Amino acid sequence: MKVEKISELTIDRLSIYLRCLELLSKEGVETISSQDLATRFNLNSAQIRKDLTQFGEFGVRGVGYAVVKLRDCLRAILGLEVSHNIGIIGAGNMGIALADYEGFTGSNFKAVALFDNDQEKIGRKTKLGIEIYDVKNLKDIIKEKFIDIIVLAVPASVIQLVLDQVVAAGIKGVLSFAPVQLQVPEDVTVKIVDLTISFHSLSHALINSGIRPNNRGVKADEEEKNLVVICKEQERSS
Amino acid sequence: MKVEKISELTIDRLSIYLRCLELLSKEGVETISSQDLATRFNLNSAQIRKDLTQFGEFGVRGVGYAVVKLRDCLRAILGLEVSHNIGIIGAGNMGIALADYEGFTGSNFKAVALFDNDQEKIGRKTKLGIEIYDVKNLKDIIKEKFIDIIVLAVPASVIQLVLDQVVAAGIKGVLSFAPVQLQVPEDVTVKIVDLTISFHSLSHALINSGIRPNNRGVKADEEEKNLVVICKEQERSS
DNA sequence: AATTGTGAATTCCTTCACAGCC
DNA sequence: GGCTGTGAAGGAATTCACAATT
Repeated sequence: MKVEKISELTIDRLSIYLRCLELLSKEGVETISSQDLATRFNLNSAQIRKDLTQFGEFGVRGVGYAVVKLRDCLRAILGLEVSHNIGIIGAGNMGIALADYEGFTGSNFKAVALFDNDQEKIGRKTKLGIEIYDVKNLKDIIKEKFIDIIVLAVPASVIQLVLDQVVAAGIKGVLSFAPVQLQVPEDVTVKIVDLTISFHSLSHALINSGIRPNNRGVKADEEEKNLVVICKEQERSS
Repeated sequence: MKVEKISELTIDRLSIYLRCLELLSKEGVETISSQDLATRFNLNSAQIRKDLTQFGEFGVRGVGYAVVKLRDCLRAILGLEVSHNIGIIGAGNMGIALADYEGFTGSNFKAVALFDNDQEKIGRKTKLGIEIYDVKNLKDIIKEKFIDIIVLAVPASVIQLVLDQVVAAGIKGVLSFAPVQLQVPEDVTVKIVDLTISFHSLSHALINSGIRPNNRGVKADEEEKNLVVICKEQERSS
């Protein structure tokens, strides 16, 4: 068996395919072709097939894919046959919102604990009843509650420090909301959700489509050119 | 002047470069080489130079880049010379957390309004004083408060409906937290922050590093193989 | 007839390596 | 000497197009 390295992009798409298959199976659809799946997103049918065949041959030529079977296979590939308990560090607005995040319901991800170092907050519970623990007890609570994923919702200034403790506690999967490069051992996976990049990217798109905030209406074609000119001028004047 | 299409990946990296330059300029560093920048993240110095030269020639051969100048150019390219007012639709946990998100402070993004259709919530304010408006008044408030970016923090079931109203109100930049494919006209940019994909991806990584939740310790090398076998067996048995 | 699985072609992105410049 | 800007090489991801299969 080939054990080709599987790309992150493929994994992300599997998640998207799975979402659609969950829907289809609820609708009672029994079989779907890669072409049908492809048109539901803006994807290429060959890409779907390529992605899937990296894990086995799930389809039937001339027929398509059995929805329920493929769904179960994707669940297995994505490690969703076991449930995951999530601990969230940082009981600020973001941490608490995530703890009670409705996106978890119906999935096998479950927020089970919040952590903070603010004595005011420790001992309190969220609306959905998730307790805030002292981050000093991180390691113990992780074991006690079988936490395998930690979400970091703490200020950027302390995040590496916190992460080191998380790693020391044996956690191998981390999701961070701070826009900061993080250092971890090779066997720990860190995903960063960087809202700053998303907003900057939106801002760039706005500028380039010629829409100024307040709708002052700058012409689109001229825009990128103008920017370069601004920069080139600055370059010369320095 | 060439008007080559600039890739999304490049734009995202510009945001990262900018973040570092903001830091460097605060530290009083006046000049930096692409090599120095590259080692600060795990990037290739040629990539940084390639990214930058798509917008002009900002560097000085033999010297490097002037930190403050490059910072200002990146700000201009990313459309950060004007400030952006953000409206958030959905005054649930997530929406409110975002409204008071500390990541905005010091940036020129500012949450200025929340929207909801729950009469209970309308008229209330967040801790930081951002008011919740009736989504019926969306268009008016957008104009009144010069909102140019809308964040969607509403349930997936109604998101396309809400988005249609947002587009009708003339908004060209949208950030969505719902894991759902969205339809918009060509001139509207939608960014999706898909936490489900992030968690699935983490889950996959955990499975593949041989770490089971609860640390039951499955051997790593065997894992992907096992999954395929599971799937192939299901395939045969169907 | 229809649809998968896949080598080949293509496109896109990254990295190398060096000419050009300060 | 040191560093940028860039053509060329290399690598990765996507798409095409068709043989294989039911």
